Amino acid sequence: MLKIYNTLARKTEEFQTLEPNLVKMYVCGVTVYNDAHVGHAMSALVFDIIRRYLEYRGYTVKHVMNYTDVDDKIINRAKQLKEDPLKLSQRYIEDYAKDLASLNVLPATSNPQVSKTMPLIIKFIEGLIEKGNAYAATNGDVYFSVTSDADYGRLSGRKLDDMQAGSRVEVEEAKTHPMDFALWKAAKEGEISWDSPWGHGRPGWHIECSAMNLAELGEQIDIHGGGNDLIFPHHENEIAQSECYSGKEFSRYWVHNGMLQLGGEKMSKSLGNIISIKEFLSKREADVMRMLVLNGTYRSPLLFNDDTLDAAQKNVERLKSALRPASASASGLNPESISAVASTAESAKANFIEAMDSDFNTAGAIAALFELSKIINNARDSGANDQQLKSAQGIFRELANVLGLKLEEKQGSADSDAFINLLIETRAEVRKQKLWALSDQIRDKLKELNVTIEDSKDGTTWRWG
RNA sequence: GGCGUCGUGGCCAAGUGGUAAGGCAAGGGUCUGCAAAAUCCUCAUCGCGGGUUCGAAUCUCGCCGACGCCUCCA
Repeated sequence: MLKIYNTLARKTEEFQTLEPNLVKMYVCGVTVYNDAHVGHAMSALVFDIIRRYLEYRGYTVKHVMNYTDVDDKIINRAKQLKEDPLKLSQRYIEDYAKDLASLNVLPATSNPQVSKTMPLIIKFIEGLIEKGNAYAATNGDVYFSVTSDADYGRLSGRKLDDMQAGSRVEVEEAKTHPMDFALWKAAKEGEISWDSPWGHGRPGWHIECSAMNLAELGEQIDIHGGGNDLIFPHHENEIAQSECYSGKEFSRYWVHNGMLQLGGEKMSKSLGNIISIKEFLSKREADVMRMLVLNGTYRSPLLFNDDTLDAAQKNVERLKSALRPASASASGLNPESISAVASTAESAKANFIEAMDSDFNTAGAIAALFELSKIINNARDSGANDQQLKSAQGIFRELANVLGLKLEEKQGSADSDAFINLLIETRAEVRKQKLWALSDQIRDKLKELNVTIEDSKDGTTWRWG
C-alpha cells in the first residue's frame, strides 16, 4: 500500500486515486527567462522519480508540467535583450526541455504554456467574478477576494489576521483587503498584453496554474506538486481559485519537495548562489545529481556541496560495479549458491518496494540496491558466470531504472578503443617480462587520459572514467 | 512577530514504542608484482533537561540551535 505525505493534511496518508489506475499529477514548472539551476533540477528529479514509481506500480500517469512564459521577469529580461518576450521564453522552454532530457527526466505528458491558455484564463476569471470571489478594481486590475473564501489559508496554516500584509510590500490601494491577489494585471505602456473584458493586460501568476490544471486534467486532480517555497502564496491561491470556481476539492494530495541548499542557504536567484544545470553537467554525470537526490528525503533540504557530490559520485560508481560481467575464467557457481542469490535478490526487491511505498523513501530504496549489488558482486567473486548473474542483474537494472539511474559506463569512440586495446596488449607483453616500471607507466598515463585499468588473474580489463 | 520543518557516528542519511538501514571517509584482512575494483571485519545509543511507559531516537513539556515560508522563487 503506497503512502504519501500530504502537505494539506500534514500527515502521511494512503494513496487512493480518483479514477482506478490513473494518476493526474500537476507539477509547477519554471518561469522561463534564464538558465535553469540545480535547484530546479532537484524538483524535476523528485517528481520524475515519483512518476516513475507510480508507473512501476501499475498506474497510468498524466504528468503535467507548465511553463510560465508570461511574467514580469520575462518582460524585463526581454527589454534588456531587446528581444520579443514570447520568443525569449520559447527559447528557454526549449533549453529547459534539453536540460531535463540530459538529466534523464522523462518528458511530461504535456507542457502547457500561459500564452496559449489565455481564453480559458479569462473565462476562469469571469467565472470567479460571477460567483463573487473576485472583483475588477478601478486601476484595471482584477483581484481575488480572500475574504470570500472561508477556507483561505488552510494549506499554509495561516489565518488572514496573522498575515502581516503590507509589512514588506506596499499594499495596493485598489484592493479591498490587503491580502487580495491579482488575477489580471492591467498592461503598462508598451508591454505585451492580451485583450480582456477588463482591458488590455495579462494574467497574474496564480491563475495560470488553476486554468492549466482545468484545461489539462479537469476540475479535480490526484497530486499537485512543486517546491515547498510555493506553498504560500502560490498553492494557497491556486486552491482558492480552483475550489471557488468548481465548488469541488481541487487536489487530493499536495506534495512538496525541499529546497536545495548551497552553503547552508537555499539556492535562489535573489541570493545569487546559482549553479546552472549545464554547469553541473559539464563536471559531473547526470546520475550523480540524481543520486544526490535519492540519498536524501525529497521533503527535506538537500545539501549540495563537494562532499555530498563526491559521495554521490562514489555511490554511482559502486552501483555500476554490479552490472559488470562475470570474469572470463568463471567456473560457475553451485546450485545452492545460485538459489541463495536468487532469494536474496527477491528480498532486496521487496525491501525496495516497501521503502518506496513509504512516501517514496528513496534512501531506503537505494540501500536495497546496495544490498543487491553486494549479492551480485559476491557471486561474481565466487565464480558465477554471466548466465548465473543474469537474473539478479536483471532485477538490479529494473529497480535502478525505476529510480531513473542509467548506470552507463562511459563510451569512447571505436577508434580510440582500438588504440587503447593495442596499448593493453602491449602492456600485457611488458608484464610477462615483469617490466613493472614500464607497465605502471602505461597504466598511469592511461589514467591521466581517463582510462582505468584493472588487472586480475585472468587478464586485464579497462574502462573509461 | 506569525506559520512550518528539522537536530541520529568525521560527513551524507534511513528509521514514529521493543534494545540504531545504507553510503562516503578511516583502520585492518583477502585478492594483486604493485595498484585499482570487488569482498570481509572494525567503527554511534540518536542536541540538552524533565515527563509518560515494563520499555523511547521514536510520545509529551521546556530549553538551545538550524533551515524554509510570510516578497519573486523549484
